[in-house]
Amino acid sequence: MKHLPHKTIERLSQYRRALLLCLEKGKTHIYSHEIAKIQHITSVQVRRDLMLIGYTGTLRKGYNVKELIDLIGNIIDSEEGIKVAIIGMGNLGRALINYFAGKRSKLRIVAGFDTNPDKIGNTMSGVPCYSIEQLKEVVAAEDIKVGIMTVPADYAVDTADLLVKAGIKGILNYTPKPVNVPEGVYLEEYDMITTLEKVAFYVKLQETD
Amino acid sequence: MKHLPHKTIERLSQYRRALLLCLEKGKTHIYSHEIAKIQHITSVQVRRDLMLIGYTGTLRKGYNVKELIDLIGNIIDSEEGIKVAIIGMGNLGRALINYFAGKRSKLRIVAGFDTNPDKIGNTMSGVPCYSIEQLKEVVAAEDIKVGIMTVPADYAVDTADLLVKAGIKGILNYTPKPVNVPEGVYLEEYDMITTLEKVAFYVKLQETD
DNA sequence: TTAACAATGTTAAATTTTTAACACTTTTAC
DNA sequence: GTAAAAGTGTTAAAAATTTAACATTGTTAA
Ligand SMILES: NC(=O)c1ccc[n+]([C@@H]2O[C@H](COP(=O)([O-])OP(=O)(O)OC[C@H]3O[C@@H](n4cnc5c(N)ncnc54)[C@H](O)[C@@H]3O)[C@@H](O)[C@H]2O)c1
Ligand SMILES: NC(=O)c1ccc[n+]([C@@H]2O[C@H](COP(=O)([O-])OP(=O)(O)OC[C@H]3O[C@@H](n4cnc5c(N)ncnc54)[C@H](O)[C@@H]3O)[C@@H](O)[C@H]2O)c1
Repeated sequence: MKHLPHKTIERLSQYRRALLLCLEKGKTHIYSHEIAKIQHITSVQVRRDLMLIGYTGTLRKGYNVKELIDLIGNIIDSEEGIKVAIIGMGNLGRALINYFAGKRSKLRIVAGFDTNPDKIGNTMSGVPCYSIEQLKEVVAAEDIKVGIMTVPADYAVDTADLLVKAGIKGILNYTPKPVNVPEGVYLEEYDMITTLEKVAFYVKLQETD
Repeated sequence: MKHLPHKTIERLSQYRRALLLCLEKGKTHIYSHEIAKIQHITSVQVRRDLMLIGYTGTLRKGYNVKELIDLIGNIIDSEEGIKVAIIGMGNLGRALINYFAGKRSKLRIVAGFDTNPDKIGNTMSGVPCYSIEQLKEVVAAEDIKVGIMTVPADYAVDTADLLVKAGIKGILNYTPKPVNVPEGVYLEEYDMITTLEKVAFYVKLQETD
């Protein structure tokens, strides 16, 4: 398999999530148009993505849910799993940890970091909270590859630097402050305000025409 | 101005956020390559976006920060502002409300809704929490246009239906369960897991080549 | 049995988005 | 005073992404 488009990677992750729900409901097969409906895209898009990963369904019966879940896993997961840390155990950090707790996945949040002495030493939904001072040490010891940043915006840049120095390979930045990382570290940033402003814009647009 | 590309809308929102920070620092002018650096894109991209909205900077001095902020506001904001509600005042809902509190913006979170009697009647960072039973009534009374869904996943579909029935025009769904809305309601969905799995995928990819 | 149907898989076209190329204009340096 | 440098603005090209078109093939039903 060659390079999968970025967008396809995102959709594969989403397909899998939808498929897992279907599996729970006891569904064994699914059509491309059913997946499409769930994801608000077209069935052609789905078939094209599956073509790219070389999966072929059964004519007239659709795709085997279990097989497809496994195949997507082979593609996007790392075999050994990837360990994740959360930096900043506040409201958002807590929301993310809760959300993950209980999910069986190749991605595991294994550590949290904070500067607040009241939080350091506790665990939250099974995730231990360390001092930010211990970052490098714990990242190395646990072989943590990915860091999720949920610190106050003013600490975003410094925190990113710390993560890079600690040897983290991927950063997901939820603060509204863009940060910089060197070559070799994959960075993804998300700010809710952008999304909300986009929704508001299209609501306005819809009203004025 | 004709149709602005979706991606441009997103970037304009991001530019503005970056520009507001620059303004705070007392910067009056900014070059396209400076904006580009912050947003991890190219300066051509920035200039092209600004061309699309018809803004022209000063040769050799770059763009006037204040003017540009205002212009972006004229394009993406609604004049009267847009009111927003949060459905589900849990960890994530609280994080979002805190995040918004204090931000002066055309987008205002004016109401929260929950089913938990302990929460109903309280306020959180100045946002009153109503019973979900009152949704339709409050949405109508306040003229709320956008709803942010942060309820447990199992209630996502029902909540979306309630929002639509209440007359909401835009929904931002933060639960991991995709929902459906009729024509005329703008829907945006975001799931952290997709983003995290994407980061993990590219980390893995980088390691294997 | 055979025609109509309903699904997949794939190639080609269309659209959207990004990047490159370059003309133009101040400012700076000598 | 002139050449070089460093910006912007715009058109054209390239790349990425989505959509359309359609060939193919089991399945169903008359
Ligand atoms: N992307 C989004 O959609 C979104 C939504 C809400 C909030 N946010 C952002 O996420 C961040 C966290 O928001 P929150 O509501 O959880 O804030 P919070 O104040 O509840 O939590 C921040 C936590 O970080 C800790 N902290 C402070 N400095 C630190 C440091 N240097 N290193 C490690 N930990 C440190 C604090 O002790 C606290 O526990 C903020 O930047 C906020 O703007 C983003
Ligand atoms: N998109 C993301 O990145 C992300 C991250 C974390 C959590 N989540 C999702 O966000 C949602 C909320 O997460 P959380 O950690 O805040 O959960 P939570 O349990 O802390 O909060 C849920 C809140 O919704 C309320 N509620 C329950 N049923 C309701 C109903 N029918 N109507 C209105 N309110 C109702 C509960 O009383 C509670 O206050 C979950 O679906 C979770 O999976 C998404």
